[in-house]
Amino acid sequence: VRPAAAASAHVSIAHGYHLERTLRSGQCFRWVLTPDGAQGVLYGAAVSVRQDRARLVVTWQGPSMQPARLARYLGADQPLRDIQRALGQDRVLRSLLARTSGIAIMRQEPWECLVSFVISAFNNIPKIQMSVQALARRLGERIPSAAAAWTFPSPERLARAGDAVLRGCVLGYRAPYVRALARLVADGELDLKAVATMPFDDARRLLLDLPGVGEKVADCVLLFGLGFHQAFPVDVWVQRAVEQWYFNGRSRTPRAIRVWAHDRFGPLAGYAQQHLFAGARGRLMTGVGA
DNA sequence: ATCCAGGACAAGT
DNA sequence: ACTTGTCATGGA
Repeated sequence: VRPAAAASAHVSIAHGYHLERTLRSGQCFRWVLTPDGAQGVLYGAAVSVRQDRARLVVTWQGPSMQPARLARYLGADQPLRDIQRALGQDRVLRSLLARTSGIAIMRQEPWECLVSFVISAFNNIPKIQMSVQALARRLGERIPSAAAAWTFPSPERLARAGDAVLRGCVLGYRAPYVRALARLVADGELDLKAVATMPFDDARRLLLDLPGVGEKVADCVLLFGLGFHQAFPVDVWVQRAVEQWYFNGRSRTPRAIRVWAHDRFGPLAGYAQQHLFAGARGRLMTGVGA
């Protein structure tokens, strides 16, 4: 086994971007933080990346990759400075930003993003990570000469996977959802790339018709995989945070909170959600690898 | 052992 | 539309 030639590059990024905060903000499940950076897989390549001020130092193995593609994937191509200046008009977000500034919205591969968040339903983060990693390891393709990296399995591979394999990925009752989604994509009945080009409301309605996809999961896919930054996923943490910090502790339905956020934050609602989520989770998310 | 986890879904108000 | 009970599984 001879080591593969690893290509490397420097990627300039938006001012204020914070790689580590972005990767442990809960929007992805397969990146691993290392003492001086992070490792992940995207578009068939195993990538090792660390941040050096206003640039990323990147090494990858597998298919060559345009620096701009990595920057877009990591959300490092967005005008974070302007976005956070706008969000800072809000008193709650302004106080949170001291600890959360630099969190960007990633643009992950839509298929992995969809499956990951279907798995996330009524689940805990360590087990979500376990399941997604298990799917890659059992059904994905090994990236040549990378230390230990697999692509996320294609819809075709997932559609053909047996019950025993999926059971080994501890998907639980979500396994039928994942298989149904895989068949839809493999059969050409669902084109996620096309969904990304639709108007927001149409894209959201389409996702809501998919098995295992409710409002929260749909909003996560829209936000983290399809580039719709106005999406505002309301999970239990965001719901509690909004009720406590904006509604004086009075309870609101998730739908009411989503409508409120759309009205208050508009096209930046997704960014607001990330800061509220990070603020609500607090110290729970500050550990390396957690 | 018992409870919880970035909800979805179906059934009952 | 909002509320309730159920769902598989590993970890705390």
